[in-house]
Amino acid sequence: MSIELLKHNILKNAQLDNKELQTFCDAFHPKSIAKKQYLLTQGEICKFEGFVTKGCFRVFTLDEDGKEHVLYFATKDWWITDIDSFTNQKPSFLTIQALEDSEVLLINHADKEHLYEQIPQVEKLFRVMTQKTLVSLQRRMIANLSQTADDRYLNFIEKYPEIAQKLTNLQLASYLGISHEFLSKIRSKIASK
Amino acid sequence: MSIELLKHNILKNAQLDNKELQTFCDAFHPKSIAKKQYLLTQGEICKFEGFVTKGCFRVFTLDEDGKEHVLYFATKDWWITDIDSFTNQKPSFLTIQALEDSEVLLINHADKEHLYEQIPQVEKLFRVMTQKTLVSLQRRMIANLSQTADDRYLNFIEKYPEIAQKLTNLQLASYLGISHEFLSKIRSKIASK
DNA sequence: TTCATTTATTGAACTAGTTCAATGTTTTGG
DNA sequence: CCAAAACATTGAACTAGTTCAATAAATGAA
Repeated sequence: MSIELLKHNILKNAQLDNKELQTFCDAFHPKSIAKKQYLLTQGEICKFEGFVTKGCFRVFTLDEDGKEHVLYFATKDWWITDIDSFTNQKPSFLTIQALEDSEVLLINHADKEHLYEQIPQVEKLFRVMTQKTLVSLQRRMIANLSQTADDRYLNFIEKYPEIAQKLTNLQLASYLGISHEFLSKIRSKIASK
Repeated sequence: MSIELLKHNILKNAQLDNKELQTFCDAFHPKSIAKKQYLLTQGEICKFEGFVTKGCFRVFTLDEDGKEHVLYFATKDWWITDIDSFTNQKPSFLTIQALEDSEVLLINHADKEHLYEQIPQVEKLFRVMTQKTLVSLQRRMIANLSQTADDRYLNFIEKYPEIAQKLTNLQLASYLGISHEFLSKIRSKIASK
């Protein structure tokens, strides 16, 4: 069941006892989002932090030219939010859309603040989670500075094969930072080897 | 004095009372690093988290081709470490070098863990700091996906004018993800307008 | 099942950025 | 203060990636 997935995820990063774990999980509410629907749209204040239990999301932003740039994809067992918008309750920079029929567990701002006070370990939990996210983004940043589009594509499909197969060329290209036509050319070049 | 700078920096992100603030600051030790010297080299286990009180550092990594890629520059009032190496006490991916004669306040791993236990607010402090770092890296990631090198250069010198003037073309180019020759061409193009 | 819409592929012309090499300029250490 | 080294500039030839347009293939709603 989906709460079990959340419990398991939490225990990777902090030690909560059974009672704390229960209190933590009780603060979350399930929500279903149909394919193509939005969980958050740019400019709106982000009212949740979410844990994906089914499906897949893309987290992206629109630039001044109306082009979409994907920050990350989130599938089962990933967290999604616009941290800046959520923690500071200010308009979001990011949009979050379901790529297929999906389910999430959501916590709101007041309840999360309450958890921080109630269970000291929760502070640590989110510190550690945020650190891990930062480390992987640092790695991705450097990969983007140092690698060619071919390499980044190959790394992505190797690292996230199950996500890769859910994505259109357009979506993946906008994560890799290239045009979808060029991604198509990379694919046919690789296929012909 | 440099401890005052640290206190001021901390109070931006958490509420510690005077006694806690003193305990916190007492865990740090000053260190001077001469220009071009290393505070951390790739492969080594990072034994510190540092707060810059004077000078400037570059935090970079070497790729397989021996090319350097700058993750960030840190000047007065910035924090430096390889989080992954420091928190998990494993070999570092990053190298940290002084760009000029510099001074830092350092805390070691055991003392930081001790602070987390002694002062609950410290957990929050580092959670908030890490979140802010993550948000700005997310923005930079998207800027790198969506903007041209000219734009990124102009944004950098606008956002960090005092850092920009300390850097060589090589150093700045490796942060922007372009060759130093191309940066030189961007500069002369802009100057001629 | 069909028609409309979205997505993928491919080629041709283009542009942003690289690489290499030559030359000039600045910085540094002894 | 000088020599050596590091850094910056510029041009020419190149390559990675874009843009536009045409066509094909897949998907979705009625």
